[in-house]
Amino acid sequence: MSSIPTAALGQVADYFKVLSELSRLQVLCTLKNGAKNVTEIIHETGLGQANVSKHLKILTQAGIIQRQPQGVTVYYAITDLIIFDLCDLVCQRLATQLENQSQQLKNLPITTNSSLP
Amino acid sequence: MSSIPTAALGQVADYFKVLSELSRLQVLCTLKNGAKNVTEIIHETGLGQANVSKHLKILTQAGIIQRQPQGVTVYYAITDLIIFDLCDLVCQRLATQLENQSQQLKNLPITTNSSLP
DNA sequence: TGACTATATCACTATATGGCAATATAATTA
DNA sequence: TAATTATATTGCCATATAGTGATATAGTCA
Repeated sequence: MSSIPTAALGQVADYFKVLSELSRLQVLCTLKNGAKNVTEIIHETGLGQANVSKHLKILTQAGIIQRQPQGVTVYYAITDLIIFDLCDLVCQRLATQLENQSQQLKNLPITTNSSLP
Repeated sequence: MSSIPTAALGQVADYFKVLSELSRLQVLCTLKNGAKNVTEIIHETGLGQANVSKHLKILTQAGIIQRQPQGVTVYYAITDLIIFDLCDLVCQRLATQLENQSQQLKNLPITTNSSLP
């Protein structure tokens, strides 16, 4: 992020865009503990078949997962392990944010409303 | 990312969505070396005024930047330093991806097209 | 070959949103 | 107060895309 040219920044934005959909994150969570075929992913996520297929294509094109055909079925596996680091960072971030908010709630001077006229 | 409930996953997706726009990343880059007011951000990014104002609001609501009014002008500063870690991870990721691609190009058996009939 | 299953693609709708022009609001100065 | 500057907001349009149903494609087995 230190003086990145605009073109490269665009690629970073595109990468984040792939990860910015709940359905795709659900698919990735499904694959966290190993490769799964499309039918399994459909059942575990509860998403529609066409929908899952579309998301798998997007994730594959982004290089985040890998397509592994085995006969009639097609397995997908995560190839890009940094997504776990990314998600962990964001989760950690959201957690501290929630903590701060609850702290602020605790510090609200409700009993001593000295700011009122 | 280890067995995150769907609701929390949605927040992660939302966070990535904020970072998935080139214009917003440009704004963040502008703020990397310290707080700037809106006019400065407009000039440095080349974006429209209403547009920048809208993006600043989104980034503020996401808790990534902070609003600091000073008289007529309003300064914005980055409060959420993890975005640099996130972007660095993605950049690093994209770099290795490019490297792999160029390696694959080098290894293409162009002269010995043995797969042709 | 024909039936069946698994996956991919197409066509379509509904929704979200980036960008822009115009307007509103607020602080400053004359 | 009027004029000016800085920022925010609103309304609108164009575009992108998630989701869905229908269809296409491909592998498998009888």
